[in-house]
Amino acid sequence: MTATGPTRPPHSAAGTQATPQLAALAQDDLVNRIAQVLTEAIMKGGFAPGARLTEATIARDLGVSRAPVREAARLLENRGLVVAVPRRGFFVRSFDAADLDQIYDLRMCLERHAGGLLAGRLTPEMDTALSAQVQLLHRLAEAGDGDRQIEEDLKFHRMICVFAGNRRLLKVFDELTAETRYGIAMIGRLYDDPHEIARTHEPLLDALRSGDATSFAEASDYHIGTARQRVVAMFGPG
Amino acid sequence: MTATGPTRPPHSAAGTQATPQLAALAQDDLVNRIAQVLTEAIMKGGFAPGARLTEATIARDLGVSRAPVREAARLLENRGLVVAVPRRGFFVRSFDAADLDQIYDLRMCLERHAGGLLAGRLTPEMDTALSAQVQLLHRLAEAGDGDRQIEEDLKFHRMICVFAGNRRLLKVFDELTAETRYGIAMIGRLYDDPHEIARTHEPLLDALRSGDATSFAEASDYHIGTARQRVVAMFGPG
DNA sequence: GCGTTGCAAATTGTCGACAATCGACATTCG
DNA sequence: CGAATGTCGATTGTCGACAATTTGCAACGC
Repeated sequence: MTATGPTRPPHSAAGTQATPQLAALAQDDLVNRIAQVLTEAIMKGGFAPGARLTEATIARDLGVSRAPVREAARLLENRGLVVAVPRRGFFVRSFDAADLDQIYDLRMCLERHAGGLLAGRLTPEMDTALSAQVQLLHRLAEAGDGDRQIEEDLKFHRMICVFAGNRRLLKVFDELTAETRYGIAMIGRLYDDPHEIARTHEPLLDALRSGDATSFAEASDYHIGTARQRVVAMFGPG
Repeated sequence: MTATGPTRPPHSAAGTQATPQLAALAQDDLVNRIAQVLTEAIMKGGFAPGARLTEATIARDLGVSRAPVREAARLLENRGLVVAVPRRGFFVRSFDAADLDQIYDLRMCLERHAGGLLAGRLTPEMDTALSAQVQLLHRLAEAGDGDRQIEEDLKFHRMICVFAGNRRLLKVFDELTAETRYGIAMIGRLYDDPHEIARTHEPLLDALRSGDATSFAEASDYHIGTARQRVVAMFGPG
């Protein structure tokens, strides 16, 4: 095994993607674009859960070769959208209620911890950012933009993880988010009062401001627990 | 986009690999073998942290083409052993003390949660298995097999996650374990009394038996917190 | 002397083709 | 008639080659 000498190591090691900085161009690699297309196709139901993703077919449809398609599929596998079966190919992941239940269970665990890390460390900047995000949720409720609200909702929770400062935790959170998003897409829509959704984020922010880890834990568990029950319940009927 | 009709979907969706059952043969794919080789090489220091993994070189050394090497590298990326930089290649991950600290922080969070899920649900079979594992740690301490003890130690903690029943949590735990293992390998050895190590697992088991989630949380946090401090401390100088 | 520019080697990204394997259908045997 | 077996088509696994990009070095100008 040839041990290549240490060539200028890339920045640290974290999971966060390189700061785009000036790279507004540097358009996504082919692989990323393919992954994007496939993701959207799956989300919009172009591929039914359990459907097989045939490399050659996709490659032909997109006008590329199989190699990048393969890599894109691997990417989706890591994001939990598809499952790879050795010698058989890639299949769109199918969730059952238990899967979603466990995902939410884990989210509960992670966010409680993130809140604990953040307790008593909330800077004015963080406070402002979180507060603005809640306001945004209210505005989106007013505007009736449900899809966007879901995204910004997830973003609020993500901000807590970011501010908590544990990059590894953030990475896991992001993975879970992708799955959550897909799970929700499978259900269709969570017919909830958007104003209610926006409102339920306020206790979380209040708890963070109080600096008491325990009260945040309670608020968070309740908040996520509610969503969990709703999602799992809706999943039963389909 | 051609929507391939649902071809008999593979089993559920879980992360757990198929039960080997009779598949003692069905030798690992080439990709897996390459990943194995690379992993060992990295662990044993054949590649320094930050070193570049040149696809062509590795492929030539192993007598295979670049394609499977690429896939193997992606695998290692997902396991956190290497970082992929677009257009630049794969680099052996380099940890800093903060990385390890965050990894242990997350482990603490996960295991506390796993213990909570398990509280009051510990079956006699689980009890027996965990107990046997602790005994094994004692025997390995006696035998002085440090490497093996580290493995079985991790396995004890993994068992708790398995018994907790959240497969998604288990998957994250496994990912973290891989990183932990690598981090420890980088340090070299944790010069600790192996008997002491074995002993510190008993309070965890006791807490599980008591069925009290809180007391397990305390015991677990202490247990992992100690390891965390030690590892992080050793990482500074080493 | 220092920073900039241009070239050349090395390396990754992508491609098309071949070989190995899997699933399904038709065939044969009990 | 049912079960096991052989064969065929489809699909993945692997390969070697070419194109695009990056890196390191050298020549050049300020």
